[in-house]
This record gives sequence, structure tokens and C-alpha cells, in this order.
Amino acid sequence: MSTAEETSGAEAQPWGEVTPDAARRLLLAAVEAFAERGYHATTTRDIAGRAGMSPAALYIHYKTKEELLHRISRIGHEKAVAILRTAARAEGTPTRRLAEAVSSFVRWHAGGRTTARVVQYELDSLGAEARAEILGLRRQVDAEVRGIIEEGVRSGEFDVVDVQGTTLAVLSLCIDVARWFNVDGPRTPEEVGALYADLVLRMVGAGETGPAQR
Amino acid sequence: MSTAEETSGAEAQPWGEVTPDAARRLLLAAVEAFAERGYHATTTRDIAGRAGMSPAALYIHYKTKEELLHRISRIGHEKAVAILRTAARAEGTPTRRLAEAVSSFVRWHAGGRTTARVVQYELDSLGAEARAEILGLRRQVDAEVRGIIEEGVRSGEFDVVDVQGTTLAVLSLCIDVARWFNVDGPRTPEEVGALYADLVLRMVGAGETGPAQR
DNA sequence: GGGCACGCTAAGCGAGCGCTCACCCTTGCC
DNA sequence: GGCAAGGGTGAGCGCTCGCTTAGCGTGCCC
Repeated sequence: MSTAEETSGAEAQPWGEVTPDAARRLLLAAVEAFAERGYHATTTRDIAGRAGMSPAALYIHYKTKEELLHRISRIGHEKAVAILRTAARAEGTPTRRLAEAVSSFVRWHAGGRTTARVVQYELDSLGAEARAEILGLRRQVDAEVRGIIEEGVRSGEFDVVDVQGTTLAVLSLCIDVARWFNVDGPRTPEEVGALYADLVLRMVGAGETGPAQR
Repeated sequence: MSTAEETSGAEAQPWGEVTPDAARRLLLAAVEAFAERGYHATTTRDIAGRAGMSPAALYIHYKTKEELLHRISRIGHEKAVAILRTAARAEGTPTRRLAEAVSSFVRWHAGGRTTARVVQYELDSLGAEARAEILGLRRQVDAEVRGIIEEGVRSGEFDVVDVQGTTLAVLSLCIDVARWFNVDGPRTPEEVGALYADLVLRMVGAGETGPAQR
């Protein structure tokens, strides 16, 4: 019933910046455990065990269990902002950029489901101070997507009445992938990304531009 | 077993069927607490306290803390199925029925956010047996929405390539409302329901048959 | 080669957890 | 009035939690 150690493959490694090797192993173990059972149901003994260490080792690298969640959440949100920012500031029409933003954001949620789950669903487990910081990053996420949609509306490519509401819905659709996506299911992250990009273009009324790519 | 009034006030009272009054108060307190802090972070002392009782009183009406979650989850899922089934089996075109299904489902998630949060996000906290039972109800939820979309495709009203994928996306969009909706925010459940019904009709390519927007 | 900083462990602390138990109130029936 | 039944309580059990502390092994610097 235990998972083999697969460091490569589905999950990218945005944790390269976590410098002492033991600290990174602990962080990775925490991501796994939090994603599987949730923050509150995860014990520090479990995290340390997954990292092959004694329970006390955790406190050499992190002050509290919450600091682990905070670090994971910040790194994950920064990655999310980076993904959307790259797509938003690329060359091309708003239609193309929105499609790229959605598909890459969805691929991240599906492929790195363990990380994305923690990032998206454990925010409330943070203390007030840490939560406030993370909420700032979330506003950046919202702003990137809203920016693309606003541009598309200005250029006449999109037909959107409620820009903020549609932005919320687009992000909501992408984020919920982390809840239901199953690695052993019938769809690859790439397939879901492509499907969702198509659905989102329909949502913003961008169906008329370009050929129906399928 | 039919409730006279449903789509009114914020939180309906689907807990009328919980028979001893004290048991209902405990259930309601548990819904509140689970929604606020999550199942694992909620203590039985907190639940009993919210219901104005001593910690021991809980165990007169429920065998364990998990039984509370199980009961909440089953009743909530049954309500969700009922909402979608009512919309799916009503009179009218698939377009109209899909719009009604989405808007009523969204209103339920937004208006009864506390309940919906527990129902949608605490499934993994259930034991294997209870979880299997609830998953059966989720399959019914999926089937109702898929049924409407299939009908719309057959009748030519909808233009959908991947029916199952689109069904998943529609449900996903609705469910995620429970995560982000804020009672003190700028939108009412009715407004979100109307917006989302519009967006979903666009997703299934039903834009041409109906009025431009609501 | 001796001192020492550092990464780590074994053991365990106080607190709070889910849950139990002995007992106390009402209520209703005779 | 006697008394069984059942909803409720105060106290507390056994356990596990997050986290601490004393001490050990190893590698580096002088």
C-alpha cells in the first residue's frame, strides 16, 4: 500500500530552490502527505517518516509544521503566477494567449496534482499572517487572466458581459482540476488542457476566430 | 418526502428529516464546524459546544464523529441529486433544462455554502465503506447532467465533441463555487447562477438557439 | 589530533484528542 | 408514589499530537 519513490516523471521539480537537501526531502514528503490526507490529518511523524528521518529532524529545518505548509504554498503560488504571466505576456492574439494560459495552467494542476491540491485547498489551514501574504499572490493570478480577457474584449475578439465574473469562472474551472483529476484515469494532463482551452474560448465567445483546431 | 418550498432563502432546511431535535442541532453544528475548519481540525467538543451541549451528549445520538460526517454527506448528496434530477426531467428543450440545472445547482452551492463545502470537500475524510456509498450518489449526479447534454447533442441544439469531458467540466465549474463564494461578496447566489448558466450554454455551443444573454 | 559546529536521534513533555462511564434529572404509565 | 426509560452531565481514560531536549556521530579547521 506504499508508493514507490518516483522523483522523476509526472511531477516537475520546482523545489530545486530549497537548499539543504534534507529540507527539500522533508518538503516533498510534506507535499505528498498534505495532498493525501490534508494538513490537519497529517502528523509530523508521518512527514519525517516519509523523508526517512526521525520526527525531531523536521524541527531542525522548519520551526513548525505550519511553516512547511507556508513554504509549499508560497512556492506553489509563485509557480502558478509565473505560468500565467508567461502565457499572458507572450506574443499573439488574446485568443491564442488565453488558450495557452488555460492549457498550461490546467496541465500544471493535473500533472502536479499533489502540489496543486495543497496549494489550492489548504489555504485556510494557514495562520492569518501567512494567509494574507498568499492572498496577495492569488490577486496576481486573477489579474493576469483578467488582463487577457480585457484585451480580447477591447480588440473585439471576445464577447464577454461580466469580465470579472468570467475571469473567476475560468480560474475556477482550472483550479477544480486539482480536485478531480486522477493520474490513473482515462485522460492525460495534455488532453484535459486542450479540452479546457477549447471550452474557455467558447465561454468568452472567441469561437469565430481561426479554424476549429482539433 | 417532497419539500414544499426549496429555492427561497439562503440555506434551505433539508435537515427536517433528522428526527430527534437534539440530533438535528448537533448535525447543524457539525456542518458549520466542518465547513469552517475542516473535518479533521474540528473537535467533538467544538460541535457539542455549538449545539449547547456537553461533549458526551454527542455520543448519545451518534456512534462516532465520522458518523456525523457520513450523515451530512449522504443527505447533502441526495439533495444535489434531487436538484439536478428535477431540472433534468422538467419540460422544455435541453438548452432550457441545462440552464435550469446549472443555475439551481449553483444557487445551492452558493446559498448553502457551508453544507456544500462539507459535501464536496470532505469526502476523503470518510472511511472506505461510507465513501463507496457516496461515490454512487456522485455517479448519479454525473449521469443527470450527462443525460441532458447527450439529448442536446442528439437534437442538434448542442455542439459538443467530448460529452463526458464537458459534463465533468460543467459539474466542476458548479462545484468549485462552494470553494470561492463569499456571502459578503458582491454577487448573490442568483446572479452567479444566471452567469454560470450562460457560460455553460456557451460551453456546449448552444449560443445560437437562445437569446443573446440573460 | 583535538575541538567543535552541525545534522540527527531517542526519549519524552504537556496538551488536547475521541470516546466512555457512573450517575442524575425529567417524563409518563401504573 | 414507584419506577423504568432515556436524554443529559462531569470526570476522566488511553492515546497521540506538535514540539523539546540531552546527547551522539561525523567531517572540517587549525
